Amino acid sequence: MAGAKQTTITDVAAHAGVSLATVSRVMNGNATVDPALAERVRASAAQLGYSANPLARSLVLGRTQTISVVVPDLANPTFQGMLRGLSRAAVADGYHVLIADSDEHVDEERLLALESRRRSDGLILCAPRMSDEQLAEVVADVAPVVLVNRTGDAPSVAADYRTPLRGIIDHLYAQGHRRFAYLAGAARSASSGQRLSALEDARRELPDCSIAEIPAGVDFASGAGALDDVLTSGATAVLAFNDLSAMGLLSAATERGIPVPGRLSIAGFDDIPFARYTSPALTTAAVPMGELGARAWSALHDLLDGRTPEPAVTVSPEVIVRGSTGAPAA
Amino acid sequence: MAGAKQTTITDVAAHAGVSLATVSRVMNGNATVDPALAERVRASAAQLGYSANPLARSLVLGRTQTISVVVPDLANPTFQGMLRGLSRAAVADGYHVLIADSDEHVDEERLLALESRRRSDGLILCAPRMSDEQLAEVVADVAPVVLVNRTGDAPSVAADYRTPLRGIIDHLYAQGHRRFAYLAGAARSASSGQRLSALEDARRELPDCSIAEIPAGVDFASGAGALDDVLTSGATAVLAFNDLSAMGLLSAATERGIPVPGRLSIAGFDDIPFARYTSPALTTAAVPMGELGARAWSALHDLLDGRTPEPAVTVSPEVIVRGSTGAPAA
DNA sequence: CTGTTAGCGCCTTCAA
DNA sequence: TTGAAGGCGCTAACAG
Repeated sequence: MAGAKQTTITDVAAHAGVSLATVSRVMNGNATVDPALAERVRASAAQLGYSANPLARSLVLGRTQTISVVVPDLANPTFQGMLRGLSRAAVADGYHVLIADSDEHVDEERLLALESRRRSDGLILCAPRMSDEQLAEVVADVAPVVLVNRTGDAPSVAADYRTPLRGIIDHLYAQGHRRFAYLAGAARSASSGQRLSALEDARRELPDCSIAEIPAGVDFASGAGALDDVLTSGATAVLAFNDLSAMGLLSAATERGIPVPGRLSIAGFDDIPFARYTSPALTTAAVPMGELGARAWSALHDLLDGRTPEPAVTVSPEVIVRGSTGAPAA
Repeated sequence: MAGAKQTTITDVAAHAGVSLATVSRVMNGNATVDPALAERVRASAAQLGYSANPLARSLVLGRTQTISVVVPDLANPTFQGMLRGLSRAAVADGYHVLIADSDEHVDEERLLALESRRRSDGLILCAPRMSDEQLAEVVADVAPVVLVNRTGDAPSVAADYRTPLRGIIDHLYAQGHRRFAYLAGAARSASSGQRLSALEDARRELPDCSIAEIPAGVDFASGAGALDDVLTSGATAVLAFNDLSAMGLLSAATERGIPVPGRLSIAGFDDIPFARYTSPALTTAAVPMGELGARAWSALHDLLDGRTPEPAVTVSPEVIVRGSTGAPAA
């Protein structure tokens, strides 16, 4: 039982002895209604606990005050941070948030996006693994839409993975490191390309150093599993694809009695909440996911209000130097 | 620009040369429509890329196929796990999920719940800090509603914090520990009461052991800060309020050169994703938040379909023994 | 089996 | 300044 039936605008009109139109005007702060009447309507509304049915409003106004967000995996801390920043920003502007977790099923992402979109005014899409062709198609169907961490035919908000990786390299270089190893992660992602680009730049601009690329994965286990290859490479400093992978490597190294950073410096990427709690704490680049989410909302908000957002917003991760990196052994 | 205007049922009716009602019937698989006609309608619908406007359907059907979830903090891993389990279960049943992050503002929780509820068919409420009186009031206003991790005048789904804590104690007791320390966390929460109850039981049933209660907090820093008190207490085994606190203590102990578990056994609670990656890995109780979320949806689904759910579902965390606990020093 | 009609609850011209 | 009336897009009686 959902309790008593919701009071409608008709009830309020009857109670206040006016027409529906008048109640509607008062409730919307609209136009000029006789102050006395308005007050009477407000009193009736308050007394009856009335507030307009958002569904009916949405139907007639053609706008839901809701946006939807499609993410590949709600369990991924990256998206959580974004979702939180996004949610708070949207709520502050009076919007509601519909979420859709695609559970990494790329083939369902399209349908999910379409369905969510129809129940809302706009969409924020995180679909790192969707093909470019499919993305283009979806984007056209769900506009207005904002893309997160990838570009396409819509405004996008992304983190810069290149500059901070280069920053980490420079930091390590300044400490004396010349032989690096890069633990490669998901190859197909856009952020991966940016990382590789940073490596290229570094190779060009720091000709006296070498950077070996070691295929690994994006999780703890792959980081740990890469230890042998790292040691074989002769590297003194490791650039992990992300914090998870860095932590795996760090853990494996510690277990093997390899001093970090004494024998091996390790840097991660992302600054997930636990990066600061490893021993030693992890040097990394802090990707401001909350800000990224808020920026994504801001861009979508612009779109919804007929403004033109920046076509491509970039947020810049900050390099956080902690204990897992230091000078190489002499 | 949102592209071309959505096609409506009227367009399809015109295209197929039938009435709106017929299109509606076909789209809903409803009743008996001449197969040939039905096929023609379906063809038109497909050709025009038509699908019914969910808003209009919601208005006339009085149901949105959407539920809302109110959580105090999206950044909290606990709620993330729940949200994920919930979201996937609800999506599997054809429902959409509206989220509302109250940002720990207890005073806004009520309004948030009310607003979200009006845009959906039911509510799942996680409001651990709301007062009982306020909860009772809100519950009445937003029914159908399911409560998470607290009881009230509505079906509830909660984790059992008592049995597994006792399980951890028994495990440690069996290994020879007799002097325990409990790192107390948030006192006001329901789960805290359950933990204390487990301690009482243990004291009664294991009269040869002592359990000191040490006020701490719920985060890493408070765990680390409790080290001195723990050492002073003479305890050989520590029951931390949660994993964060346990990890803080573990980290501080390691830094101080105190062997874990050699000199001190440490157990956490929750089994957050990183618990397995500490050195040594953390013994803890795995709270199945995903399952909890799925159960919450199941209860709400029952309510929505007119069935009567179990009034109070309990999910049981499993004790996970890892390296941070072991026999006490002789 | 199909079409016509009346709303769902609200906002917004259009008259008065 | 206020009320009456139409319609947002759809579903569900009610006739035919």
